[in-house]
Amino acid sequence: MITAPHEIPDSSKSSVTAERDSLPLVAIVGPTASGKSTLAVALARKLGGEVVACDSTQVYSGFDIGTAKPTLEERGGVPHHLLDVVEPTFPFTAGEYRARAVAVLEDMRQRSKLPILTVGTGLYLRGLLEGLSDAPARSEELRARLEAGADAHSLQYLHRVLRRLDPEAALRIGSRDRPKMIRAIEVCLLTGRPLSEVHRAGRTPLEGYRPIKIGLQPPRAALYERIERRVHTMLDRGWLAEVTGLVRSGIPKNSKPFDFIGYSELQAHIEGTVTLAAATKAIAQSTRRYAKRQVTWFRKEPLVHWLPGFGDDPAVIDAAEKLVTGQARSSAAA
RNA sequence: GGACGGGUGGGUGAGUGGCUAAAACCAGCAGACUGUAAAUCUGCCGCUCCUUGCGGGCUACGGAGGUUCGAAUCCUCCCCCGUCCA
Repeated sequence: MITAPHEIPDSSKSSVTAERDSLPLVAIVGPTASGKSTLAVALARKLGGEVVACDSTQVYSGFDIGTAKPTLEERGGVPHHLLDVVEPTFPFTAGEYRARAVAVLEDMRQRSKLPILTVGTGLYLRGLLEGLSDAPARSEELRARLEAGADAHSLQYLHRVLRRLDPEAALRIGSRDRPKMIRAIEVCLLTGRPLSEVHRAGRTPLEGYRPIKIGLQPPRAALYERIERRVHTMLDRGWLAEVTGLVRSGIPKNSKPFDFIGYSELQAHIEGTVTLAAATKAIAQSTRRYAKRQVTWFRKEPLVHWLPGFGDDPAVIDAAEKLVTGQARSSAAA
């Protein structure tokens, strides 16, 4: 029951591609703990929508409390997609996300539901909306060799290799940025072309949707306070027991989700290397830094309607609803 | 009352006469980032001025004096803090 795709008076006039069949797609962006889930559920209930998580950590099953997955209660009866879709050992990526999200969106289109994305991972949203270059997926074998090479030599070695394969990318990527160098080399070797060239070839944006991006922008100090409080709430909800259970369940220690914020700190505490108080402090700390990076990323996201507050603020919910239904003042920031 | 140890920039903490606005780390701020992105990397981080330069001025290492061409660094007194002895 999607409301007719009214003309949203935003400044995205540039999207001349406002085809007749383009449907609204709401994307709520904002730092962790800014209340994206609450806002998403509120909008979904008012507008006949369903929530689609756009978060690199919430796709993992079993890792619930620390990834701030909304509880059943918090979901308020609204269907949520792309939560718990893979096992902890699965190497999830931006490309993987795009494929799955496209499928979910298609399904919702069939059922005439308004998709509402809760975006914690900016890269995933960009990958979905703007597309990813036509580059090959990661190759574990190749990476293993590159990693070994880097370990045997040095980061400088990786950078030299990259400079030979793709001087342009070598200029752009810091000589100490191991993951990015590895990916660049990987693409060069797998495609036989420089990564820069692959990127220049363009990407395929998502067609048939008219994104309405809503940004939550609570004051920094208030956000940091919430983060602090939320860490304690998560612990009260049994986060430590969750981690203990995950460790005991035999999931390999090197599985990706064990490196997520909080999970590594709590593991350290379980192993006895740090006190719970110290771990708690460290978790709040890295969450703050994470929030900061998200803010930096989202700041340059184009065409976001920024709302100055938390997603559980009635005034914010109201403003967001108006934005989606098209009765809002045009306050889009480019 | 006595004996030591110590007081350094938002925090921890190096520095024992010039190369020191003062290491390093943390916090903070800003930025980059197309397949690990809750990752990874980069810059700034006393105040101020401009011609934005490895530029100028000012302030700064508990306080006040002093020695010295020059002091966070040496001396004197004072104030705090910690440990120990009475």
